[in-house]
Amino acid sequence: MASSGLKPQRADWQRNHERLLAAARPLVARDGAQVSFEEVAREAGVGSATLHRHFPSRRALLDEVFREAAERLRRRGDELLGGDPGAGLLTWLEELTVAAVETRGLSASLEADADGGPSSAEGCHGVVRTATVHLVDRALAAGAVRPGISPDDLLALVTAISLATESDSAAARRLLRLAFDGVRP
Amino acid sequence: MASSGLKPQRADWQRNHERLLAAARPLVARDGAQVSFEEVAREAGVGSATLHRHFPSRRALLDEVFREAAERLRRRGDELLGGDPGAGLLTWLEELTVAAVETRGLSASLEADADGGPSSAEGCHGVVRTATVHLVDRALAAGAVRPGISPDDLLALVTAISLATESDSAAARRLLRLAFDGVRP
DNA sequence: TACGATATGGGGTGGTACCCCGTTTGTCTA
DNA sequence: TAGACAAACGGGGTACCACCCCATATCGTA
Repeated sequence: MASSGLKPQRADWQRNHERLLAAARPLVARDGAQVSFEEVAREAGVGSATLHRHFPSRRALLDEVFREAAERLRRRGDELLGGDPGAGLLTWLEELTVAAVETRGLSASLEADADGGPSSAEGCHGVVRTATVHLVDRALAAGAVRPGISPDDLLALVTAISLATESDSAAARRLLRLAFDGVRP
Repeated sequence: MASSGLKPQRADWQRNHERLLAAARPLVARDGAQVSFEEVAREAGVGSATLHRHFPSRRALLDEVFREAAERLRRRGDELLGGDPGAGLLTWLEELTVAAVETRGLSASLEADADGGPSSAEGCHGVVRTATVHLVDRALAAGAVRPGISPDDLLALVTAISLATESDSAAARRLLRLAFDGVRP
């Protein structure tokens, strides 16, 4: 769905879609992933059924709300592909963590879909996963990280940390570094 | 509160308290930390106001539901204080993670109180934290872990992992080992 | 302009948390 | 043992929430 463009939606559909997103953005910023659908619809001046029709799941709404943030992260990932492989990966994971912690609700959007299926390449998770895969591959090739390190595990670790430390970016950074450097001397 | 015994509660209070816990246990096992208070009260054959009076917060209910599990973990921690410091700490963190992942809702109870205050030594977090502190201290003294490692950070990492991987203990184990061994070669 | 597909939204259903306050019950004392 | 009083109870109220049905309105086009 979304903007994949096969079905050119009616003008009022697009108008409402944008109204809904515009209403959702500040509310998500305030309430995070638990934002009330009813309130978003109310704020947008739209029936709640319409909101549910446009965004059949909470995930779908969050994915669109954070589309720009995900796009920005993806570009940053591209940039980091130019420098040192090891440092680049660390920087990437750290910036990802900080972004997730500082942007209420983003962490939830970065989580892998619970129902196993390969998450859409459009959603935040898909976009960020792709960038992570590239950076990890390069770091592996350069021998900058232990062999066997999996991009999905790293991503899972980052989302775990940012979900658990939402709004405390110092703690998130500390935990990430702890995980990166390991526990043994 | 609870069993600290300063206020000998009335007989019907104790009866209802046990009924509530008995009703809560299977429901928490089924629904985890999001268990419905209304359903617990209904199942216990008690008014919902009574449930709220006995357990003023979700946290308070979960803490009592998992009291025995926390106690078991604490004893296991004591055992591990007898063996190798480094291996003991690793074993402890791993068993803690697995227990949290396999026991729906336990992860939530292990989280540090959001509102900063020192969490009660009675609750799951307090009990488990104490055991963790001892094991980390010993491992630090033996030089089995990097200096600077903090028990609270380790515990936060474990709860982050188990919250994010609830019900997938293989993934949880993998993430924990990843964090333990670090990312660099 | 008329028509059919597309989209809307009021309002219903059934669920939740949390709390007020009139009523019951347990306990302790006389 | 009876009575008094604090302690505990619980029905029902308020205020939310997600999600969906279906009669109505709007859009794009033939």
